Amino acid sequence: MGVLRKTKNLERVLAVFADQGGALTVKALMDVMPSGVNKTTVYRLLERLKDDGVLHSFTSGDGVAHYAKCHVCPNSAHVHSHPHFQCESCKEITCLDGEFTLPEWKGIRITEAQIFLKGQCTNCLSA
Amino acid sequence: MGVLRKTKNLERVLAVFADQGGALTVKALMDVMPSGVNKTTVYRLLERLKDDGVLHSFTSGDGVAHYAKCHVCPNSAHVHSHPHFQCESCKEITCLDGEFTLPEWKGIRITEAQIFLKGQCTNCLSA
DNA sequence: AACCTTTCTGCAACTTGGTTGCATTAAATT
DNA sequence: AATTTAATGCAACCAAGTTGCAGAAAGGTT
Repeated sequence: MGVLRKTKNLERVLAVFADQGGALTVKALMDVMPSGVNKTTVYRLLERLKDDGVLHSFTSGDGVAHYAKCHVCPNSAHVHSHPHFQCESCKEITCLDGEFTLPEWKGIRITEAQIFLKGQCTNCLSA
Repeated sequence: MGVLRKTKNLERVLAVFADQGGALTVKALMDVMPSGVNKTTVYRLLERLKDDGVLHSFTSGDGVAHYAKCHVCPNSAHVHSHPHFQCESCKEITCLDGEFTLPEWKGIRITEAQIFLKGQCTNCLSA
């Protein structure tokens, strides 16, 4: 796979994620994109960028996929088990860095963790 | 709300969860139920049982809802932020008990945690 | 530039998980 | 048995996401 051709749509998607720290749903992304762009195309672009390591994806509590540029992981070695955090006031979703040591459970071996946290972000707490 | 009438379907659902430790999707539940039971009915029964504190629900990594009888929490005070664990071999999903202390992040306040873990369960590890 | 190849795009149709409105059926109460 | 109210089934719907295919656009080659 990999990003092969620099198309208009690809550049637009990259531009959106460039000046956007948080995570976006496909719907949110489409609202920002020029009207007329097909949703299938957007889904495929995101998939492509994910394969390429530019974006990563995760699902929020209700199961909707979110995409974000990962500022936490080095470009080469993505560790996408980092927690994601949604502010319940402003709804913004961000990636949290910081190591996360899971407790041990006897008898089982854990290989992957999907962690989705909710609460209040800095901005909304001080507002 | 609350469970008001002891109907055939309600008893069947309860029976399924009674001798079943793990969590079930609606689809899995319907496969076990006698054919002819409507999916809307099942969804409503599950919702009813959830309101009643008999079951709790959570979504797996891919966003599909799962329902389980909670053996962990006392009947009265459900704390549904406990982790859920899926064995990648046998696919069974269980609730994990045990306290879970999240790290602190500066500036934000965390009020809810959805944690979905994957790995190998006891049975599959020893097999 | 024209040409060719391969990828990208858009459309329409479809799938899956879940919800809603409404008329009918069946508990529970008297 | 009659009444009341909740539960059920149906059909239609919705949102997120996927698939197959034909046409458009990149990028390389001459």
